[in-house]
Amino acid sequence: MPELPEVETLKNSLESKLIGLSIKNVEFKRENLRYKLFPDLATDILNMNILDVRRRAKYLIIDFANNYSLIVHLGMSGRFTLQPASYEAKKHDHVIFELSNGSKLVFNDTRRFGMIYSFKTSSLEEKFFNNLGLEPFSELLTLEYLKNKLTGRRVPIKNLLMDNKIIVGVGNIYASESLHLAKIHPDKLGIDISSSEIESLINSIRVVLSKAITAGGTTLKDFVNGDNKPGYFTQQLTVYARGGQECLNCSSVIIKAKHSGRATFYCKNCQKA
DNA sequence: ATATGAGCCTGTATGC
DNA sequence: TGCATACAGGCTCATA
Repeated sequence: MPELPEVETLKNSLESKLIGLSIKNVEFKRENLRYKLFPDLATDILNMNILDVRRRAKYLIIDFANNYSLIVHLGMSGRFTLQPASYEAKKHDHVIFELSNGSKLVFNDTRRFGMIYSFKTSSLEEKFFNNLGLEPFSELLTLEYLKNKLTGRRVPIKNLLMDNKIIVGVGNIYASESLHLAKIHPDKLGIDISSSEIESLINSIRVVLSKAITAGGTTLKDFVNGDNKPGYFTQQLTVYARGGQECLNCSSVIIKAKHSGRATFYCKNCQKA
């Protein structure tokens, strides 16, 4: 489900409500998600003040006063929501945190591609972030950087956009949306992308992601923020999930294609190969 | 090194 | 109705 705007939205919805609280109890409903090392998690972070809630790539991170952090990835179908004290566990609730104010923080993930774990804050970098590319809003994301990454790559730009070793946070929805805004055909190979197209692409990624964050993310099916609210960028999608409909720019028919098994949407009139 | 494909899971929608 | 297939916001690993 969640790409950068959804995780950012989740962060925004949780931070003011979590900072200053602590976790009184952890209930595990299942031992194995993508990483099956839960038991330590409880002892690491119990009764420690929450200092910060932040995002890196598509990871949500909660920092505790003892220099441990909870790191959460929502995979495709994950939800991480605040619930009242009276909340009763539902299907696919995997971990339930009881907070110091009585409310509950619930990790639910139908497909179980997500993960949740705790580590020393200082070890997150080498454990999870070492091989990640740049944040889309980083000043380091420049024409030179991206040009260097695309040089010699005989891979469709759509796949390269989704490559976390180059840029993080852009998933299947926002890859199609960014390419449409930049007027670049998704099949165009990295090696064939011009400098002006790269500049346009960087700008488009930032515009699309910013608007999506403002709208609270995109909800196709599963996504809700920490307050159980869906995202409204769905109504602003220009190509994604609009196969067969008219392009909002030029009225051509939106094409649905496939890259590495993932659906891609584009306008073959606006986006020249 | 780079490129492709399978696999991890469950739920839902579609077609026969 | 039943059953089989395809597909869904991600990521990692094994194979060419």
